[in-house]
This record gives sequence, C-alpha cells and structure tokens, in this order.
Amino acid sequence: MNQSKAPAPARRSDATRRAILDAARERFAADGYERATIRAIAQQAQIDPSMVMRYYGNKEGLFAAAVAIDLQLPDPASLPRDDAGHALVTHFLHMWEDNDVLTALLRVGITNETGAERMRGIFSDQLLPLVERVCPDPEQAPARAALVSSHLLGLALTRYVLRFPPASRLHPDEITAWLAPTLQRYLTAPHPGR
Amino acid sequence: MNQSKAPAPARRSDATRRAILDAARERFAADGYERATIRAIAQQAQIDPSMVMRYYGNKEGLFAAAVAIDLQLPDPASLPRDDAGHALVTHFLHMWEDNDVLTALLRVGITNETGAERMRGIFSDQLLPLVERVCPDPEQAPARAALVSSHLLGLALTRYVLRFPPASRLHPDEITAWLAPTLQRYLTAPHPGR
DNA sequence: TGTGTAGGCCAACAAGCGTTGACATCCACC
DNA sequence: GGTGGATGTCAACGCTTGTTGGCCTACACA
Repeated sequence: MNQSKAPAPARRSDATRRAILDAARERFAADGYERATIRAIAQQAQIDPSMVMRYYGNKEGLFAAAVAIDLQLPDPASLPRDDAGHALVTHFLHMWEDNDVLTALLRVGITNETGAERMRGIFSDQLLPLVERVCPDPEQAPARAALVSSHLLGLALTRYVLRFPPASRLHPDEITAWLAPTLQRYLTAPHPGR
Repeated sequence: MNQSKAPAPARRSDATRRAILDAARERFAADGYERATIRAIAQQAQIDPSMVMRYYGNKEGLFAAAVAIDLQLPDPASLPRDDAGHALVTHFLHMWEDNDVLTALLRVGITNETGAERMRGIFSDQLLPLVERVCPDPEQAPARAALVSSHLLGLALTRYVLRFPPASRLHPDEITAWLAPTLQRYLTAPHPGR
C-alpha cells in the first residue's frame, strides 16, 4: 500500500517484526485467539514477549496486524458468468491450501468478536461486490452471497478445522465437481421462491 | 437412558446439577470453551464454583456432561428418498433455532480438540448411517455425508456464530427453498465424476 | 432425639496470562 | 569518538483461571 508513496523506512527490526507475524499467524491458526499466547508466539519467533508489545501494542493489535486478508478474488468483469461457480470453488481451494491465515481467521472469528467483525468485513467488502456483478438481480445479491459463503466456509470448517475424515480426504477435483454447480446455481439461477 | 432400568436415585442435589448444566450450555454456546469460565457458569447457576468441581470433576467433565447431542434424525426407512434433502434442511433449522446446545458444540468444536472429536463422532454415528441408507452407492456415503454436513454446518456458522447479516436475515423458508435441492443432489444424484 | 452424611459456602492455592518499566546493548550520525 | 535513539533482555506486576480442602448446615434415618 505504501510501497510506492513512502520510500520504505527499512528499519533494522523488520526481520523481527516479520518473525513475530509469521509465528502469530501459525499460533492463531493452530490454537485460536484465546489459547494462542503472546509468550508462545514470542518463543516461536525466538524473541522476548515484551517485543511483541512494543511493536504491536497489545494482543488485539498483533492479531489485527497478523491477519490481513485479501481474497484476491478475480475481476468480475473478466469472469465468464456461466463459469463463476467453478472459478470460485477452485480459487478458494487454492487459497486455503496455500496459507493458514484463512484458517487462523476462521478459528478466531468464532471465539472472538473482533475476528467475527473482520470476517463480516471481508464478506461485504470482497465477496459481496463480486456477487453483485454476477447475479441477475442486485437486490438478491446479499442472500446469494450468504449462501455461497455458507457453503465455502462450511467446507473449510469440516475439512481444515474439524477434520471430518471424509471431508479431509476428498480430492480437490471432486470437491470442485460437486460444489461448482451448486455455487453457480446460488449465483445465477432464478430465485426458487419461498 | 437409565429411567426404566435404574429406579432413579433422586438425589437432593438434582436441581443444582440441572442448574449447572443449563448455565454451562448457555455459557459454552455464547463464549466457547476457553472464555466460558467455571466461575461465570457457577454465578449464573447461583451456586459456588466448587460445586461444579464436586459434581463434574473438572471443566472437561462438565463440558462432556453439558453437551450431549442427539440430532434426532428421522428414521431413514420412513424417509421418502426424493424428499430427504428437504427433510434434512427443515430438521436442522428447527433443531438449531430451538436450543443452543448445537451452537455450543460448534463453538467448542473449533477451539477444543475434545469438542472436535465429539463432532466427528456425531457425524459418523448419526448423520453417516442415514446417508448410507439414502444414497445409491453406500461406498460414496462418506463423501456425500461430508458434503451435506459442510453445507449445514456452514449455514449454522454464518447464521448463528459469525452472524453475517444476510445469513441471519434469511427466512427459514427461503433457506429451505435454496438448500433442499442442493442436499438432495448431494444425497442421491449420480456422481458428477472427477 | 441423636447422628452420619450429603449439600453447600468460603478462602486460598499454584499456575498462567497480558502487560509494564527499568536496564543493558548496538548501530547511525554529527 | 561521543551521543542518542532504536533494539533487545530481564524481572516483576496485577489479574484471572481451574482447582482444592476445610468448615458449616440441614436433612434422613435410627
């Protein structure tokens, strides 16, 4: 964001800051907000707990800094309307397999109101606009987006958090084959009525 | 379970025990495992924290006693195969609106490994058998049940825990109209292939 | 009526938590 | 070469947590 405007201060402590954020993401993802302790994060980053406080103020500040999520959703304009469901599923699967920030936010969003608020923000700032562009009647967009997010978050929940064995074992291709038509229907099919 | 066999000891403390369990369910549902403190539960039940320990040993024992879930799924035999999707959605919606034990378990299942194990047990002991009866090829039952549970738990997550406004606002009838065909497809439609 | 036991409360413990402030150490700049 | 701010360490704080043991009370049974 400030890479072109500000010439990057390049502090000497950047490595430490990054180590803290990396450790924080990992602990938050594995343990959730409450059980992820500052002490454990500091130990994993091989620094003193007080450094965390110096650089991020408090635990909430650390969480805010560690969990910044950009879903990198595709541009709705370049998205073929009939292919939106398929594109969404594969995109989410890739994002989720790659990094554990999403799992961290999911875990924290459930125990911590700040985390829940963050997830609501991501929903309305990133997913909703895309759905508004794709779906037929913009007025129905919120409901349709809610259905889509329900299914995708539920998949992440059973697969990466609760680890239902059948959900964890499913091959990404098979998930895509099942979910793509569903999401496509939620996005573009006519309202089924009452 | 022991109402007909054992003649019910009828201890004088039964009222207290029940007050503790009621309070525990409520606190676990609202706060999750870590933030639901024994002290808060005891205060809500208007007894001393030490009573909780006496009757349930420790916090894990209390949780185990408080969160016993019977989904009360319909008998697969009496379930018209073409109506299974619709029946499942309405059943889950009713269960979830009625009592907060399900929300409690969902919250706890995410932060606590004991809770997650409990949810896996419910999945395989209660949902899976039903799906095995309904779906065409029993070998596909685990995957199909995983898809169903993903969607239903995702709905509960966005509606009751994260409280995405559009998900919370959706009328049960509308949810049913959207989800019933999806679940029906997951249960009985031919495998979409890779 | 006396007594044993279950029910209940109170105070305290050890441990872990987030957080703080004082003190060393290092590097950049005048 | 000396100085000042950034970087890092250490010890401790106040608080909350789960958990424990001692003590009082009241009821059931003899």
